[in-house]
Amino acid sequence: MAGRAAVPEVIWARPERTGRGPKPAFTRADVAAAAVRIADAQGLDGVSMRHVAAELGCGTMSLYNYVPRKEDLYELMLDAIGAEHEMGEPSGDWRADMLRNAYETRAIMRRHPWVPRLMAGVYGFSPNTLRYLEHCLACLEPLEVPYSIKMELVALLNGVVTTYTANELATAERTRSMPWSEEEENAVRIAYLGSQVATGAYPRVAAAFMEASGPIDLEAVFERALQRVMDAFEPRT
Amino acid sequence: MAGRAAVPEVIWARPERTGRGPKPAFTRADVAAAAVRIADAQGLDGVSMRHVAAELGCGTMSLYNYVPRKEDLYELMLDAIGAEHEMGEPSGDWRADMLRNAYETRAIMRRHPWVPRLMAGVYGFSPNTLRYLEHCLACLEPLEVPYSIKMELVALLNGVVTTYTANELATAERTRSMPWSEEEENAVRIAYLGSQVATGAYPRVAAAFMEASGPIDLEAVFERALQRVMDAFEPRT
DNA sequence: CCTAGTTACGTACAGCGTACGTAGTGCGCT
DNA sequence: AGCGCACTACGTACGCTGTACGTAACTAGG
Repeated sequence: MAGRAAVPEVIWARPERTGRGPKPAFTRADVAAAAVRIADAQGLDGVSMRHVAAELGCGTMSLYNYVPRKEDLYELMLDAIGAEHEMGEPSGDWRADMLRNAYETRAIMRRHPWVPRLMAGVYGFSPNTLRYLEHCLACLEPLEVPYSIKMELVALLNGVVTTYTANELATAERTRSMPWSEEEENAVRIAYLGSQVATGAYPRVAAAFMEASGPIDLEAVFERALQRVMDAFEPRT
Repeated sequence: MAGRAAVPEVIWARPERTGRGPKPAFTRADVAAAAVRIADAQGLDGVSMRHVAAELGCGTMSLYNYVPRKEDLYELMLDAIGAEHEMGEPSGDWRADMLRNAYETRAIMRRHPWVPRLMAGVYGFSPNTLRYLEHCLACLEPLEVPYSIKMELVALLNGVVTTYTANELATAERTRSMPWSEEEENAVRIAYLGSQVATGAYPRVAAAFMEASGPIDLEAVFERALQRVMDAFEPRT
């Protein structure tokens, strides 16, 4: 592979090993794991080709033998994350199973707060993404609607999980490289919000904040959203 | 403003002009507009401090008088986009109004394909975001549920719009800097998907693709998702 | 009026992705 | 068997990034 390809390429379609030449020092999984380790420890901005190479213990440019562009490294990372889904045998209760899947996805994202930011830029199926989709369809076997509708349900649920968890994690991931804490930043933002609401320019927003007595139960909000989406797909009795 | 602040700061809380010193050559809106113009024309990666400064016709470092960090430039851009919502008088039919809002949001994102990627990393309310939230609550006036539930509905609808449109736009925004077209890349990805499905390892995914006769009607899928979410919030009769 | 706070901006630096060239290795083919 | 080529490894170098810092010009408040 002398130069970079002038034609689109999916990294998963490229064989990991062709047989010719000295055998690679690492597997694709090694590379992905190293990148994930760095992202977990230092945030997504710590994932540079140089750092990942150093983590693996090889020269920077050697990385390009495994990954043609940095973007493909991102795809490797997302796929590695996808392997963390448990995907056990479906129970026969599709709502329970999908709820479990959603909570698991959220747990994975909390373990790897950089995932939402990565998902916004990358599109396409990877091996583990496909496995997860297959698993979801297996869980939805008892639901008697066409596959097209099942796909829409999976997409909708994943979308809800992603946006909810992304909002929860955005500040955490961002303040990582800042000299202040997540709590300090949130306090400042809430203070601004309060000052704006106090101007009276947003009466209904103000009323909404008045109505909320204590702190919001994010857990309950999350689960309610999922249940509502699933309600909408329950076949009419 | 000698050095950078060691304490969190919301750009909207910082006054645009304090009165002392020579008056700035541009307004905050000028800066935002220049950045948006570049992002529209060259993609989000074209938005560098140097390019934006050049677009404005000033030195690079002068930009830092208007925007303490690049991230704040992003917030300016998102706020500028928020101003494109029409926010007319609510009709009294909350479903029609919210549907209209959703379609408008999608239209805005299509006009500015970099918006989804930016939304993944930035959190917090800006003046126009607040205006939009207030507008949504105004549209939801006829819906007789507590404000907390209305907020959840707004969040859920916005989430759906964002994830659906993001998926639609991800490839477009990414292939912008590539030597190949969006169609070519999609073809390669679909070819890979087909080859994987053909292995038989994903029987249900295969069945789902078999079932789909023609190309998917993305428009119908989008609208169905919105309707379903709104269904779930309709008070039980 | 003076001076402190602001705008403007050139220079400089560390870090980034990656193009390119070279050296060494070992499988596949003749 | 052995030639040749595809592959691995990696150092160097280039253009680009965000932004810290220093300096000069300017203007409103005391």
